[in-house]
Amino acid sequence: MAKLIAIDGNSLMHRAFYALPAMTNREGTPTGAIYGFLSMLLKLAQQEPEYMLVAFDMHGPTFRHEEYSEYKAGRKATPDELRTQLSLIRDLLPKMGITVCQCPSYEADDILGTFARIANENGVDALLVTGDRDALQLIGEHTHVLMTKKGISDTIEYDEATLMEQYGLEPKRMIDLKALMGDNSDNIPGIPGVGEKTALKLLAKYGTVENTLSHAADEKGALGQKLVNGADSARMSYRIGTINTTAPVDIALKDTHFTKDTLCGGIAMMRELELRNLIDRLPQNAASPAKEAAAFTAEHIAIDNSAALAELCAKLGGADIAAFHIDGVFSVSIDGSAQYDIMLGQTLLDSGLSEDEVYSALKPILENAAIEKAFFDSKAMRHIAARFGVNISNVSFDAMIADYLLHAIHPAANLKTLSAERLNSLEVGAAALFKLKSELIGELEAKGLMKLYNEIELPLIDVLYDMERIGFTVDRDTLGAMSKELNARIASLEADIYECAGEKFNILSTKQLGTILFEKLGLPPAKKTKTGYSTDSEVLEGLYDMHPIVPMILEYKTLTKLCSTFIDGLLPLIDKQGRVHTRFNQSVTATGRISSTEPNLQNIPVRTQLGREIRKAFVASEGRVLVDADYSQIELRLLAAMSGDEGMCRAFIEGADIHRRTASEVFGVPFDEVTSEMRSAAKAVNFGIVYGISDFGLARQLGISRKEAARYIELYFMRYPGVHTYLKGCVERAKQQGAATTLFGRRREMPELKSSNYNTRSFGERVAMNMPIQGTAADIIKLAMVRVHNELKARGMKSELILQIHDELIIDAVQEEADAAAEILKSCMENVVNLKVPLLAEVHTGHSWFDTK
DNA sequence: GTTTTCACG
DNA sequence: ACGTACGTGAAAACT
Repeated sequence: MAKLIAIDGNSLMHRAFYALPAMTNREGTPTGAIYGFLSMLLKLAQQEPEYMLVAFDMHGPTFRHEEYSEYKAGRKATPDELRTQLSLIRDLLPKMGITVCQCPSYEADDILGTFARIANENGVDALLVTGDRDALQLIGEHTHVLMTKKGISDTIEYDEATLMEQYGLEPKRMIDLKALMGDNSDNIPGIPGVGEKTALKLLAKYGTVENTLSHAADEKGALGQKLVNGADSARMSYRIGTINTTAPVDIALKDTHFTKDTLCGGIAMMRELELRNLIDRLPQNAASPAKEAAAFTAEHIAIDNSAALAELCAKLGGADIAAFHIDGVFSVSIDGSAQYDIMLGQTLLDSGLSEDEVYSALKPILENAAIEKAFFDSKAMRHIAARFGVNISNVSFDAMIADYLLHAIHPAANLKTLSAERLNSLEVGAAALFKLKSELIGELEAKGLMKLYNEIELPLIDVLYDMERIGFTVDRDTLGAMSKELNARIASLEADIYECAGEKFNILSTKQLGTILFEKLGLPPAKKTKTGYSTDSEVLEGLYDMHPIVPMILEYKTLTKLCSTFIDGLLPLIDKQGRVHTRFNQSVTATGRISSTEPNLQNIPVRTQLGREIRKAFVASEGRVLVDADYSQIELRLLAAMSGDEGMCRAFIEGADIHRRTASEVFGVPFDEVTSEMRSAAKAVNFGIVYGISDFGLARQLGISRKEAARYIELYFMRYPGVHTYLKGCVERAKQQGAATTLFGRRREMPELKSSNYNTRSFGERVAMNMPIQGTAADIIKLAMVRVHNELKARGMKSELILQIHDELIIDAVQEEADAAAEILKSCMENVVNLKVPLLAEVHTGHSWFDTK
């Protein structure tokens, strides 16, 4: 039997709004309720109903009966954040092919009731989804109600039997129940003094409200009197509690026809709302052929025997370009219209093929440098192919990277998302990739990003792939010895802390630690988080001398962090050859930097003596030496060069200590009379400038008043007027272009700048100042990496680049090549670009990473 | 799954 | 009056 799912939009949006934490996109548009509502809707869509409908109340006076508007007035006003989302969801649903129904002067549950009736009359089952118990009166043989219990995901489906079980009543009698007991939230009076228990008892005895009222005289004492006095109120409550099933809806059942294929029509708007998680969850049914709403579908050809595989390889051999993708199936395309699908897993084995055979057959194609290849995340694909002895060459297109350059603030996580967004298609596979190529390249060209793409990002993939494959040698014994030492100290600290506190507790629990420090020991709480007391190191530093427990806690936190993250976290990631293979992510940061995961090798301790010890475990491989080069103050040099500020450029050209120089300028003292306090304050200002300065942030950093901080900034801008002009220009240009850009043209879209929210907008302004600098530094070191990699290869050297830490590169160098490697690093890094100020790279060599400082 | 904290540039 | 420094990832606690 066909099925209609009818959703009470208002009720579910309300539920979602209050159940979920406040969410917004970058522009500050609230999205939490939309997210919750759509999660629920997508779950319902999995039932694949033939019909679906979302009903909304309408603005303005609404009445079910004449008394209605009266009680309606008693309801709380809808918050603005919810009102905004209600209007957005009403726009979004039709785009997804879901019918929205509103009916002047009728409530959403009247529409539900009306459609349930219409559906049943046409031999269609109805499932009504709501959080409003009123709807239970609509239950029938072919009408069920899915009620949200707590939040929105926790639901219970009611039919006649479950209702009888829970209330002992037939559906229609739910109206009687409400008429007797009333409903506070709806302002329905019922009979004053009669609650749920009494009401159920009366209905069990008399069946209906009317019959109860006519037997009022039979009820002794207070209850009988209440029934007499409340009779009118009960009759009115009955009328307004009755859902109208004959609302004058102007939509026919067939208009609510539902298919999963049209859901992707809402993707553009979902992307704007930054509901990427939901886009990923849209159902895909690649198996179903024609989809009207989909702009693009591929012809799927199954490759399920070795003859077909051989035939495919023959076709590929003559191609100029081919696209490949793995997502459950291994798909191949050479023209974007036909897609060859090789099922993986058991299906492949059932067809008498194996993965080994597939890769062996494709090896001559994948390794053929004359054939261009297209992928989504080619680096991951190269690792997979490598397991089968295949070394993929000539990757000419990577959709993930292309999309990242176009949308660094929310890059697509997978091909499915990208395909949905770009092609309005649910196709996932190599054919979509083919289509995406022309789309994305076209946009890269239009935005002037081709040079960045071709000369930096694409070649960098190969460099990163090699770095990941090679890995960094980590000495287990060094880590093991440290772990033993640290754990002994941790145990001793732990005992002392418990004794000092007079009880055992979890020191790492912010909540428990807060209770001990600020309640039991009576120390003054310096700041709080949204859930309670803050106990971060900044707070603890402030309490350092106030109680002997505080220094111990600080040390305990430091040591446990070191152990859990950098020793225990690292050990299991060391492979049989004694190496760790980090993954460099080339498409996560909004500024253009790369990031490192599993393990993150970009945050190995260095700032403290103890932490730095960890670096003794990071060593050169057998017979080699580490060559480490880092840019000296690259971001400040870029600030000088890009702003063209004369004073600052001169400082760098003369090779002066820039922080001391700044201190001298800002504090108005001779260069030689700058104290260390003045220098470090100036250093903080310099950093602040790069971050997009604010007096508040600087004041916090330096522990001075906001007024003083503002004065420093003012003086700074007076001494470096070019910097001031430049930073203002950055914000100006970003506002005008809707994006911040680097020297190499990398863009970061900046919707924040249009926000009406002051905080969001201010954040955007700081980002507009920071991104061009941080991003240009990222562009520069990426280009340097490509040059270093090429130079090592060109010279036939065995030494290999193994790590990048934003402004630092490390080569695992063969002993005899160490000097050459150092020279290559220095010259490549320093000569990437020609700027108004020189770039300086400092090179150090050593057996361990610890030794290269 | 989110929050807090802390490691890095 | 507002209320924060820019960019990341991992672990542990909490819900």
